[in-house]
Amino acid sequence: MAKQIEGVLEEVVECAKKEFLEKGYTAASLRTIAAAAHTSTGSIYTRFGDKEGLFRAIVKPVADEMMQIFTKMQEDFHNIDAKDQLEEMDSYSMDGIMKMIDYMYAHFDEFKLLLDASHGTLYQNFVDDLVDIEVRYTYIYIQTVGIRITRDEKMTEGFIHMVVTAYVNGVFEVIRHGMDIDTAKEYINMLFAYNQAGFNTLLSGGESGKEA
Amino acid sequence: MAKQIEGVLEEVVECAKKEFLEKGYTAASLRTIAAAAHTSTGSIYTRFGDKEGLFRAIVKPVADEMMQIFTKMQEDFHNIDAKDQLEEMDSYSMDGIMKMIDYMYAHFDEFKLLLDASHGTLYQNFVDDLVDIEVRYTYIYIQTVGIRITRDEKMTEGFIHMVVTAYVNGVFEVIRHGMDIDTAKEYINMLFAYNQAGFNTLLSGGESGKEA
Amino acid sequence: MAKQIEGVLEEVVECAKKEFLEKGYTAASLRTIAAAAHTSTGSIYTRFGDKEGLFRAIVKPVADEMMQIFTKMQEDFHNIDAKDQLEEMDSYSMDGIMKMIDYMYAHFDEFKLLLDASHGTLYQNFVDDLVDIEVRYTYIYIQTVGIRITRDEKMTEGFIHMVVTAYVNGVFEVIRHGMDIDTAKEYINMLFAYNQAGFNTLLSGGESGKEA
Amino acid sequence: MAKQIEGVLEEVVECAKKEFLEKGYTAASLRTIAAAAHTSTGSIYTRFGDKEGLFRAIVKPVADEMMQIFTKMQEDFHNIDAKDQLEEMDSYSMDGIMKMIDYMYAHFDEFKLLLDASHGTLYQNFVDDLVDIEVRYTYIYIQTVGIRITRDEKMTEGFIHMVVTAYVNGVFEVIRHGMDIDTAKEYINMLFAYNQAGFNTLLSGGESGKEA
DNA sequence: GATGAATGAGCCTTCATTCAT
DNA sequence: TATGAATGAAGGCTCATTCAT
Repeated sequence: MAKQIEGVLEEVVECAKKEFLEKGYTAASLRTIAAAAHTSTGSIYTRFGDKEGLFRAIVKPVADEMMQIFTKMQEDFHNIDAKDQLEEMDSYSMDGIMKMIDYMYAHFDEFKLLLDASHGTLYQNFVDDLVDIEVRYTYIYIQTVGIRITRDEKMTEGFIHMVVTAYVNGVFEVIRHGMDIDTAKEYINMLFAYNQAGFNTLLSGGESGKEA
Repeated sequence: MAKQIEGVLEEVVECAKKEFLEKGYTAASLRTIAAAAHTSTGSIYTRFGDKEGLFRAIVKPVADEMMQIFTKMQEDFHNIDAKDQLEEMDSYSMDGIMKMIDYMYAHFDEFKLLLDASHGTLYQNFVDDLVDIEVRYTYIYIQTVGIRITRDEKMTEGFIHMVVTAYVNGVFEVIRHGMDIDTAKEYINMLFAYNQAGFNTLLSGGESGKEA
Repeated sequence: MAKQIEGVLEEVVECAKKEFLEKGYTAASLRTIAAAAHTSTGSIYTRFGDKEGLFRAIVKPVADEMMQIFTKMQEDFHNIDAKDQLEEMDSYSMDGIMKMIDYMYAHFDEFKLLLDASHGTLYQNFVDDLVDIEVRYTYIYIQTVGIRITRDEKMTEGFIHMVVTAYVNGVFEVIRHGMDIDTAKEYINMLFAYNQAGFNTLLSGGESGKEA
Repeated sequence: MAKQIEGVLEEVVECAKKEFLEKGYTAASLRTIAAAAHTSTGSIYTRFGDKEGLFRAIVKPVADEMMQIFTKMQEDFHNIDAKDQLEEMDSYSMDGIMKMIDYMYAHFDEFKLLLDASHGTLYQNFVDDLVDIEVRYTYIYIQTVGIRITRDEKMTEGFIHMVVTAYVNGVFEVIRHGMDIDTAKEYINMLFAYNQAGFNTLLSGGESGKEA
């Protein structure tokens, strides 16, 4: 048989997703995947190179595009005039975030893999990498806008890292927890407000929450 | 009386920590651990029963005590008079949290194992379990105090889950990231204020952040 | 199409027979078998599934057919008219038995395995199972024909079990002992007469042997 | 502790019997035995030397005495005047056999071990050895008495071996099958008559059974 | 390109046995 | 003598990967 059999590749990918999600990357077995997809291990090797290649084939397009969407979002926001950033923040950011959520839910399985089944692969730091990008831009944002409002030096990169980690994990929790997309959007909207408030509190000295 | 060779147990535990941290539970090899600790695999089996027993021996005391500390903290807070909870929250909670951080840093490796290397063991849901406890108590807290201040029904259990997940992950990030304890405490203090603000914002209608 | 290497399967089976016969199923080592057959243990697993699978592959066809031959023989005899059974017994039964011996000698090794090396496998009760079948049919035979000649109630199922066990073990002894097939047939013929006499003695009151 | 603790040896022996019977010699585990007997493996080694030593300690006295009783029985019978042997056979032999059954039931477990759990030990041929002795004496008996009655040369050593194997296995079946001693005796009595008849049939030409 | 048997390293685990205490 | 931890060989088995067909 000389040609790639139609649909087998999709079958392999589907079965691989299932196996990786169930057992995690390391514990997953190529033979189980091949058997479930009614192919041979050899075929997986010619198509994907090796075990990691199979995982990558499933996850890379999504990881790459997510990275790109995410980075673009940051850059776009960064390119707004500094003076406008504060005002734009809410609507503009939310817009980007909602698009991202749409994207995540359009690639639900791939995100679950990236979040929970990537240990042992090149993508084991996927979330960390997103966090790092967000941290970098947040830091720039603070340096750009923040000088005017920061009273002290609380906003170190370390703290930002922590907050962003928390935030991002919160966002991804909608995937891990399997919420439906509408609930997810509502919650993330709230989480955004929540973080906004927290953020402002620290920038302004930390009393805003109480007196409201 | 046949005696365990002095120091070997400690050596095994130390090497096991290293191996588990480096490769994760599943991919870690007892042979490698035994070799590194200059013992035999058989010896590990007499001391710890099996692979999971070794992991458990390292992690269980810490996991158990953490659970206990955490639960007690929640209960103590819950037992304060409802009317006092709002005022007490800051100082009281921070006190408990700081004790917890002390405990975590006193058992740094064990926490790293629980956070990042426990997949495939009984402790793979350690963080989730903590989150669930916190969620439960937070929900009770809201029902107790929140009625007076909630304007709408935003605070569903699902959203609390997300926020708490974010918060707890933020806290544990100090361990994952390897910050020193003083920085960790400072940051977590800030994170607490941050969350407080976010929390209040939602309870009060969500405008506090802006006007500060 | 990946092909099994020619002759290796036969080699494995041959070496497995040898190892199982020498050490018994439990003590036999797959590694030893693989090495002797110039293959890998992995190969044995792809071909036979597991250790018991290897044993079964060698022994099952023979055990199954033996069971079938044996059962058919019993049924055929049972279906002869009751009045004819006594007269037919000799020639008819001997016919079946001789066919069975031919079969046994055509599968000498497999029978040795079933007899002496099957402890720990599904076939550890192979002889007992044959005995049980023979007992069942013997009991039916006695109920059918015996009434006319039995003077007392000596022929309990328990005793039949003992006699049949003895008889069957006697028959199989030709295999265990490694006799050549002609001697075996002669002996078993004699054993049949021997048992016939014993049997009749008990049915008729037990004096036949002496006065002959 | 300097002295052998009272009763521990018995405990070990009892637990060893259980383990050997359940799993067979090879698959039995000394550590399981030691644990069940509330001793240490080391203690078993000082008391019994090694695994086989433990098995032997349980089984040897019985095997030896059985061998002796059995041999003596044969010799005693052989020493009767040739002319009397035929007449004495019934009562005399039965006497010996009944004594042997008493002995077997007085050491039930040990016989079960010898019969079913001795593979891999020095005693794996226990039954065969008894058979060989019986065969030897039977052959002598035939040569002494048989000449007068044998019409042809049917009674080869090979055939005797087969018959004796059958007979002995029949006898031991009472142990294997767990019959109570009274039933056992009754059955063995019958089996003896059964064999007697068979034996005579062959010596006299093989027609006795039919005309009864 | 597809196949799947072969490979052999490696896994966790168990064992009889030894020996310092 | 008793102990039981240590030993290290060996066990069955699984795996990602290769390669002849």
